[in-house]
Amino acid sequence: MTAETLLDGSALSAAPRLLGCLLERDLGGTKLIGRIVETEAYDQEDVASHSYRGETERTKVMFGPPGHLYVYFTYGMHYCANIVVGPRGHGAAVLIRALEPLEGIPLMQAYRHGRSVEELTNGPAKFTQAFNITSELNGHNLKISPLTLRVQPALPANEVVRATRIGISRGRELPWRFYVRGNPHVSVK
DNA sequence: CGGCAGATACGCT
DNA sequence: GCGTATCTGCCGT
Repeated sequence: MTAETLLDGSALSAAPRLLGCLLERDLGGTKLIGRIVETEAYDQEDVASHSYRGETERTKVMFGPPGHLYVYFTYGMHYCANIVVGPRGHGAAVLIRALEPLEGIPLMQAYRHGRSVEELTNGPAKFTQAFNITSELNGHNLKISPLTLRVQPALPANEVVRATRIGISRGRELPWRFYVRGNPHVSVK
């Protein structure tokens, strides 16, 4: 499946499909690679989504073309990264909640103040810290350096767990979180 | 390991 | 003002 086919669809269809795909970060000669193991879908028609109340200065990237990165700052200190999906004008994205580190682990540990491999990328703000992703990359096109998405074959259905989303108040009953069964880098099992 | 408080800036009401 | 798509350290079991 091409990235276009995957990202042109809804957040709910793209979120499980992004499991197993690779994120590659280029940092001055060093390459970081992680495998996506946990995602959440956010749609314009969803009270938990930043796009629910329409397009604003903060959320405009969500309403832009698919395949770009939506980065937001929260709790006064954390960045979270999403992959924008769906057509222009529709505010939808998939939150990347956790990765499995594959390459460049020493540099990830440097950005994460020496934490263990298990604690490097098992959370949305942990992964952005390990990959040095900040608001500078808000709106970035994921087809190009320094951050690219590499689509991989879909995982077998029995490896994908569907669950409720984390950290929200409204909309928490919707099972719009997906993660890789048994993977140690998932934030909440 | 589970629960809880604190950190700390910003968008939105 | 208030709540936040979170993380960490510290406490007790």
